[in-house]
Order: sequence, then C-alpha cells, then structure tokens
Amino acid sequence: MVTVRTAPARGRPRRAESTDAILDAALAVLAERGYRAMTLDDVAARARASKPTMYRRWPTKVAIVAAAILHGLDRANPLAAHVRPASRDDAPAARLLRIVENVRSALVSTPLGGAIRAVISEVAHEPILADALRVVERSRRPILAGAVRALQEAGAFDARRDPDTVVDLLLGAIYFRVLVRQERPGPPFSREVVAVLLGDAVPR
Amino acid sequence: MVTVRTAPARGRPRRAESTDAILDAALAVLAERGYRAMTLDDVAARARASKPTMYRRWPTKVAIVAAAILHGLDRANPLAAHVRPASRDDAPAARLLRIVENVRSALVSTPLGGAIRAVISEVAHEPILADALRVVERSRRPILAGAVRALQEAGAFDARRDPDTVVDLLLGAIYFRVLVRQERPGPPFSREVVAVLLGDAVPR
DNA sequence: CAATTACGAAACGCACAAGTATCGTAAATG
DNA sequence: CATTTACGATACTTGTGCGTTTCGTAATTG
Repeated sequence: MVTVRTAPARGRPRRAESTDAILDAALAVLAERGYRAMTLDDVAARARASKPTMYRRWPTKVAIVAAAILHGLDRANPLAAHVRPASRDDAPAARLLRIVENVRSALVSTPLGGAIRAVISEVAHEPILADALRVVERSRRPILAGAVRALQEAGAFDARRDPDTVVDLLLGAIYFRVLVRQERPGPPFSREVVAVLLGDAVPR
Repeated sequence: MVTVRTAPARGRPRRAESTDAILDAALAVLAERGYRAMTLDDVAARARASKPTMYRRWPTKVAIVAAAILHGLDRANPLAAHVRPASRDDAPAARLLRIVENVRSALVSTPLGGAIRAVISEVAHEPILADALRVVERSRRPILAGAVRALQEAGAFDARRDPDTVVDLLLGAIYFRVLVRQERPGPPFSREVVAVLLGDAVPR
C-alpha cells in the first residue's frame, strides 16, 4: 500500500474506518450491480457513510472505483493465504497449479474478482481504471512467469516458449470461461488447464 | 440469420437499408465510445436515421445492441474470408492456426470485436446481451474444437485433454491480452499461442 | 476557549440520455 | 383515391445519478 504523507494535521482527523468501509462497500456494490448500475448513494448507505465523506477523499466515481480495486488487491494478498500460498519449496508443477488455482478462486468468488469483471469494459475509456487493472495484472504476472520458468529449467516444459505468453494462456483460459462463456468453473478446471500444458504430470 | 415471418404487409414497408445502417452504426459507436457513453442519438445521426425509426424496430437500447452484435456476426462470417478461410483440406496444425488468427484479427480490429469488448462487462446484468455473446461464442467453438480433435486423432496432440478446455486456452490468451493487458497483439501472437501447444511444429 | 476540519443527514442543482409524441410527407395496398 | 404504415425532424417528458451545499454537531490542535 502506498501512503502519501499528508499535511501537518489540523482540525478533526478523518476516520480511517470510514475509508475502509467505503472501499469495501464500493467493491461489493460493484460486484453486485456492475459499474453502470452502481450508485454512490448505494455505496454510501452500505458503508454507513455520507456522500460528502466520500467526496472529501476522492474526486469522482471512477476514482473511488479505482481506489476500491487497489484496496481489494491489498486486501487479497494476505487473504490469498486462506487457500494456501504457493511457496518456493513446492515442486514447480505443484507451485504453478496452486497459483493458477488462486487466481481462479479470486476471480470467481471474491469481491475483487467481481469488481474486475464489472470494470473490464470500462477500462478502454477510463485511464484511471486502466491503470488500476494493470496494477492488478502486474502483481500476479511475475509470480506466474517465474513458475513457468522454473518448469522450463527443470526440463518439464519446452524452454523455447515465451513464459509471458504461457501465462496468457493459463490466465486467459480462466478469464475466458468466466467472462465470455459466463460460467463459474471450480478447482478442477485449474487442474485441467495446467494439464493441457504439462500432461498428466500434475500433482495432488 | 434468423428472419421471422412478419404480418401480411400493409402500408409503407420498412426500409431494409435503414435497418442495416442502424445496426452498423450501433456497432461502430459501441466500439468507439463503449456501451455507457453510446447514445442512441449518436447512432441515429450516424445511420442517417431518426430515433422513431429505431424504436419501431427494437424496444430498448440493449435490444439494439444485442441485434447489432448478431448482425456483426452475420456480417463477419462471409467477411472472415478476407483473411483466408480455414478449409477442411488444410493440415490440422495450419488449420488450427488459421482459425485462431481469424479470431485474433476479428477481436482486435473489427467492429464486432470492438463491440464485444464494450459489452463484456454488461453481460452479467443484461440477459439479452448474455444471449448474444453466447451465440457469438458458440459459433466459433465447434470449429476450433474440431481442429483440436483432428490434431489429437493425428497424434499431434495429447488425446487425453478435453478439446473444449484447449479452446479456452487458445481463445483465452487472445482475450486476456486484449481485455486485461490492454494490448493489441498482431498475427505473430497467434503463432506463438499455437506454438505453446504444438511446439515448433507450426507451419507457414 | 478559539479555530479548524470531519461527520451524517438531507436537500438540491443540473446535465444527460432513454423513450415518446407530433407533424408533414412518402410509399405501399385495394 | 382512401387507408395504412413508415419516414425524418424536432421537441418534449421523465427519471436518474453525479457532485454540491447547508446545517447542526463532533473531534482535534494551540
């Protein structure tokens, strides 16, 4: 989380809990109703805050949504542990599978995932959202690409292939299933996706 | 195209060119401005038609957008030939590559592709759009899955893998690059994507 | 205690876009 | 020629939601 040093602090300080509550509410409403149907009155009500409190923190609706997504990302990193973090000690194949599965479960069944699905079309015309989505994307990519590279070094996967493209295939399959085919695949789908690349050498 | 038999026809008939012009305009505006910012006045102006003319044909904005997408699909099938149609006579690998490339170029640089990118987030809350997107998806899937199956039968690809999942990887990679990574990959990307599955045995 | 800033509640201004209505005219049928 | 329906142009109605303002109160500093 990037915190900006603020002025010396006069008068009554802002409630930090409100900030969190607003971003959580925004994420939830976004996932439930989509970007278009999400109103700031909804968010305010859900956060038990007032609109002026929101506008004191962010200037526009898109800014709030972008902040909510980054907030969701901050929140997801520690929480991803509930599935089980992919550790350096795993066998490369198991490690890859675990990361893919984390991404799947995040996209399918977390507020951040719902929010991403809701804003993905807006991104083309809202630079602020585009930046936020890029941050999310880039937070996962190196981990995944690293796992692919480890497999290549271990001789388990063709070393001539570009790891970034391989990541596109893996994550793309999940996004495609959810966004285009409009389904909510479960954990077995992650296994099958990884198996397409590694054959039946997918553990656990 | 599904045409519904209409009433015996009294009075002045509707201009079929207007219908086409409206759907073309809708597709273009959709791709340019996105669903939210697209106004029906824009569409009417671009189609050189009036709003009543539009509302005589479809009842709501979403209905127009859904019709435009299906119209774009009708229009794309013959036009996909401009790239070069994948024929039954191709070698399986070449055939697969050609279909993937067709999908890539359609998504990246065709009005239908732009429209799909624009509506993909709305789909979750607009059943009419969800149906339209499903029609598009299902129009391509069997062709792709068939090409995968041919490769499996030819022994060029692991026969134990589910062809539908393989299709998700292929198309997903393209959609992911465009929607999430916000890039516009060119033809080489199609080759690299297919190469991830088939190795360097990708022809042409 | 004075000054400053935050808070919730409520109301408001305002722009914008979907969908409708009106009107004079055009194209079809019988 | 009478009837019916479509057309473009234009104006209109109506709802909605962003962003602002006001107000009485609370929390902080000096």
